[in-house]
Amino acid sequence: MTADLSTTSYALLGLLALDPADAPEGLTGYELKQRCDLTMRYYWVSPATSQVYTELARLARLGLVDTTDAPNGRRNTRRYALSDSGRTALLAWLETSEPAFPVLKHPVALRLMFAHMVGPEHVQRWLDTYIAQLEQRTADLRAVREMLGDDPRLRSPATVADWGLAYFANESAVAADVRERGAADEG
Amino acid sequence: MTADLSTTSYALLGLLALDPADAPEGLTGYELKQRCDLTMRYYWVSPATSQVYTELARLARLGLVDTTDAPNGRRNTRRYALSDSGRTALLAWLETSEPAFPVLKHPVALRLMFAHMVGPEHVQRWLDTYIAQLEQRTADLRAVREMLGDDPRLRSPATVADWGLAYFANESAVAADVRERGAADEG
DNA sequence: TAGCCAGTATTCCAGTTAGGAAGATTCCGC
DNA sequence: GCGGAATCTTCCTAACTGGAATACTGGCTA
Repeated sequence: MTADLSTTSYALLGLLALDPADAPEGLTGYELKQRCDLTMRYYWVSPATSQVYTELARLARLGLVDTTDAPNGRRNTRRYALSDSGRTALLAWLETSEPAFPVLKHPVALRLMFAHMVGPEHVQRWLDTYIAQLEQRTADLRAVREMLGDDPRLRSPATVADWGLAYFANESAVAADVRERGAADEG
Repeated sequence: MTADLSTTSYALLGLLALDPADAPEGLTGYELKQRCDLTMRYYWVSPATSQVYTELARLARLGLVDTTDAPNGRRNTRRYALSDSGRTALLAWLETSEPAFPVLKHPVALRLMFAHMVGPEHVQRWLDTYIAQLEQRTADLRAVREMLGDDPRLRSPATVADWGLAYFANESAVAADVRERGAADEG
């Protein structure tokens, strides 16, 4: 019945499902992109702005989102809200399909494959960069996690945030370990 | 001087750099794709066959790989080997550029965001699926790791494999924990 | 010993995704 | 009422995916 959508499509559908209460008219593509950048980026590629609009147009064409045009001065602002069939499609996806295995693009691990080709100082630099980036991301995600608090209605996103923090912590530990062992080889 | 290449281009260049000894003529696109599927997929998207060939054509055009054509029956088989300027470009990339932060596409975490929309049995199912997939991947990667052994020449790939195993172990632990806490909520 | 199937090797295509640039407009502080 | 930040959308190009199509080799078996 419903055409097969990409996971990113369902992700956007899901984001629209998360706040119907405070936004009855739905969200603009711009706002949706901001939501993606705020939370989704920790466990999914935050789609490019152009892709957000492309997906929304597709979802509207399929009747999975309702659109409302509101004149905004001389210009038109279009809001997208989850439709009934959109909610049905989202639920069907959650209930009947199996999650695929995660895909990782890990530039540090990739470079590490070729570590023997360059001096150890470069490997140390890669790891230092990565560890610093991890600290920044951890701080950002911790802020998100604290925003979510103990509210039982936000338990699902909170669980995901905790998962992300555990992932970052593990990456930090492994990176630090590899760095140390590399340094030890020099001694 | 050298045009900017995608990370995937450098990954292929790196794979070609890994075994020049036993393959002086280089590898075919098909063999390269197999190498990707065997090891690269644990920390990078294994590129589609069509992309492997597209990239190799680009690298050949840029002079970063040398090609050798060998007639194979009525047809031609082309082998690709790292050229001197290819090696230089790879080293320059490793030595002068910083690794970007990893990108993750985690379908389980994505679904978990919407856990409250469906019955807990579905969440259990997602996590069970994921835990089973992790076991399979862990076994596969462990086999790769054992193939690499203690050989000091293979220390770099071995480190990456260990990193992957630590990542899988952490994911398994977190998934099991989330699963248990979800089940506890039912009690 | 012909037939078949698995494996090797490459190309083509249509569609999706990524990333960036460019634009038009509104909002807000000064 | 000016200027810059924020809002909102579109367009373009390149990268990438997945699948199908094509062609040949070699081994097994009936």
